[in-house]
Amino acid sequence: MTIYRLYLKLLKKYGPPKDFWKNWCKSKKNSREQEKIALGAILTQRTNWLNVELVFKNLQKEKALSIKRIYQIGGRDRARLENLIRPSGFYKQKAKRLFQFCQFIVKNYGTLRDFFKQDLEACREQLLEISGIGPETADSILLYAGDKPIFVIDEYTRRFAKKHSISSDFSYHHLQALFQKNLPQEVKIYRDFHAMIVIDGKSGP
DNA sequence: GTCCAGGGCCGTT
DNA sequence: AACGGCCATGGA
Repeated sequence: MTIYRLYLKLLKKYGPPKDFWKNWCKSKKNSREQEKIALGAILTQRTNWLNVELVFKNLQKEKALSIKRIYQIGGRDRARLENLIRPSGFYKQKAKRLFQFCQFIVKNYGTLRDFFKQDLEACREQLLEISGIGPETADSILLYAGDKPIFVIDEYTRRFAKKHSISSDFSYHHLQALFQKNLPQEVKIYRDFHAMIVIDGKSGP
C-alpha cells in the first residue's frame, strides 16, 4: 500500500483530527504554546509524556514556563533548573540542553517566533548545531512549533514503516525523504500523519 | 520488583 | 559507518 493510502487509512480510523494530540496539531498557536512545544520536544527525549507534564506543572508553579525564564534560571542557578525538570529523567543533561537551546534563541533572536521567521533550512541547520538537539528533536520543533513542512521520523515511524514494508532502509534521512516524496507537502498532513502513527503504535502491536 | 517511554552524544571498533 | 554504553524518572 502506498504511503498516502496509509495516511488516508489512519485518517479514516482516527480522524478527522482536531487537537487530539495535545494540541500539537493546532495551526494557530500563541507564543506560549509554541515555546511549550519546543521545550517539550527536548524534555520528552526517551521519556514518557506524562513525565514531561509533571515538569510543565513544576515550571508553571514557578512562573518559569518560557524560554526567557529558563534561560535566566539556567544561567543563574543550574541546580534549580535541574530540580524543576527532574521528573523528565536524564535531568542534568536535559537541563543543559534546555539552557543551551533557550540561550541560543534569546541571545540571537530574542523570541522563538522571530527565530522561525527564517526559512526551514536555515532554522534546521541552526537547531542541529545545538548540542543535544538531533534530527528528531529539531524536526519536531520545526513542524509542531514552527509550522514548517518537514516530516518527523521517530521510533513509531520506523516501526510503522517496517510493519507496512514501506522501505528496507530505515535511516532517518531516507525515511524522511520517502514520506515527503509520497505526501502532499503540507504542514497539516505531516503533523496529523505523524501524530496518528504514534497513536496507532500505542494502541497495539 | 521489572519494564519502558516522540534521543542524542561519545567513545570503540 | 556502525554499534554499545550512558544518562534517570515515574507510571503500569
